[in-house]
Amino acid sequence: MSLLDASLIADIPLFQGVARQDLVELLSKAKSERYVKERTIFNQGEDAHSFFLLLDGHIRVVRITPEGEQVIVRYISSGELFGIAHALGLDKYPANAVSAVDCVVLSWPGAIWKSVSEKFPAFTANTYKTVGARLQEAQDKVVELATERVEQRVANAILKLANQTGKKTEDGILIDFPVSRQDISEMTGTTLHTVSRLLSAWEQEGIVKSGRKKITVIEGHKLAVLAGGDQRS
Amino acid sequence: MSLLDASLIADIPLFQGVARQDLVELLSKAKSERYVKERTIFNQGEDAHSFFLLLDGHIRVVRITPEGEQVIVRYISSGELFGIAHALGLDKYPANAVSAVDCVVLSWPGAIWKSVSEKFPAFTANTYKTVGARLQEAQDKVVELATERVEQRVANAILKLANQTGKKTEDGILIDFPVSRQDISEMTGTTLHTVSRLLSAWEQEGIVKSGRKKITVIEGHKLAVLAGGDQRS
DNA sequence: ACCGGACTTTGCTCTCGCGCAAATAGCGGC
DNA sequence: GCCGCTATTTGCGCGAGAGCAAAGTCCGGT
Repeated sequence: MSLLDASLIADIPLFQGVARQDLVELLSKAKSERYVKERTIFNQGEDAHSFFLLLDGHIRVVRITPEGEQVIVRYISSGELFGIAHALGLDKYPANAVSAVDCVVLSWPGAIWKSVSEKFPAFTANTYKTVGARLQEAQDKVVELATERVEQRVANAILKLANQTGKKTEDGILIDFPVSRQDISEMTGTTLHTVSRLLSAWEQEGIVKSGRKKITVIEGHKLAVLAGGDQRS
Repeated sequence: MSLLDASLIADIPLFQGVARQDLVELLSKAKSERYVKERTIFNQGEDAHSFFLLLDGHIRVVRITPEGEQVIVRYISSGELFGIAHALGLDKYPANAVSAVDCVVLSWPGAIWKSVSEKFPAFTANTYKTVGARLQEAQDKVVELATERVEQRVANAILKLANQTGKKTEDGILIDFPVSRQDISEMTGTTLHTVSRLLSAWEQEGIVKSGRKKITVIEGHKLAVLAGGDQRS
């Protein structure tokens, strides 16, 4: 892709340890794509035709149950891989990917995963590190869902979003893409009603400030207390 | 390991595609160990000194929360890898591993992971396939915990155990290692009381038969319906 | 500026499943 | 075979949070 400048993206942790010329070659095999917000990049169950690197924006990865309920598995931030079914030995995407905002994405044909992974070991190693980290995260989430109550889970989800993608404003830390109450509920296994009630209560106490698809964390430490060992008697 | 006969374990899916002589070399670097039941193989947070292959028995992988609650992440059956922190880019074990019954285990020093993974690509590929499958599983569990109710989750957990390790008896399919009500509750994010109540009810209906640390599935199809319908048996 | 749809708030009710407690039963060790 | 420990069962009450419903609010489009 002549439009891509390797020096702009060499800093991505994913390319740590990858030689500059390997990086150039890797990028030459990729295609750059733009998605306006709320566009589907791929669907669960679909043939895994490509794997992706998010260059700019935020992407929501969603699983849909047979009953039609949605669960948000994670948000992808820029610099992260997604849709790497091939690296996991899958031939179908296990989830949907949807742009939460306008996005720029690099895509490689899935068919070249094998040759790429053989040719660029540093890249491959970083990829598997990512996979390892995600396995960790997923298991953390299992533990959280199995042991913590809704209030803690919601507090934790908001904290994570704020840490992952927070932007400083004069009010506090703003999650810099649109997140609805429903989204939060789909991240935490609850309902939008409960999330709304919690946010209202927290706003009363000055812990957060929230609006339509917008959440600002004012007192992160108080949220952290709610997320962690909140002992009630 | 002169005691190990490569031909006995060449059939393990993990070694699919690995040349016989590579397999022999791989095994020569491993150490065989025995654990009587309820022995700790490694602990969460401990330095990842080794990675393991279970040759015989069943192993419980458990995470412990800061509050001391336990969550059973998975059971390992014979032929499966575990403790592969190194392959995930971790330097500490993220969970405990405990033998559920008497076990035979192969262990490799963690330090050789890198060289092994470079030298035996087929083995490495299979390992990462395993990791991918586990990521899948973990995310399935997240979805399950987030959307299904306790009865479905418990039914599903028991079905999975029966499929994974079930032994045919005249009564039905017996889970062939000791599982307590508490264990089931720690797999499903509920309490031993609720599990006990469910098993009692199911026993009334002739769906299962259970005793002390013992569960026999009699009518798998009925359990599958309770679990939510999309389960194979 | 207005309209309509999407998002949010909030009240009320109801129930699933947890927490506590006490009784019972089965297994292993001596 | 007996004892003690551990696992299991079961009753009861309660509370977190889901489900339902209706009102309110904000935003984008024409």
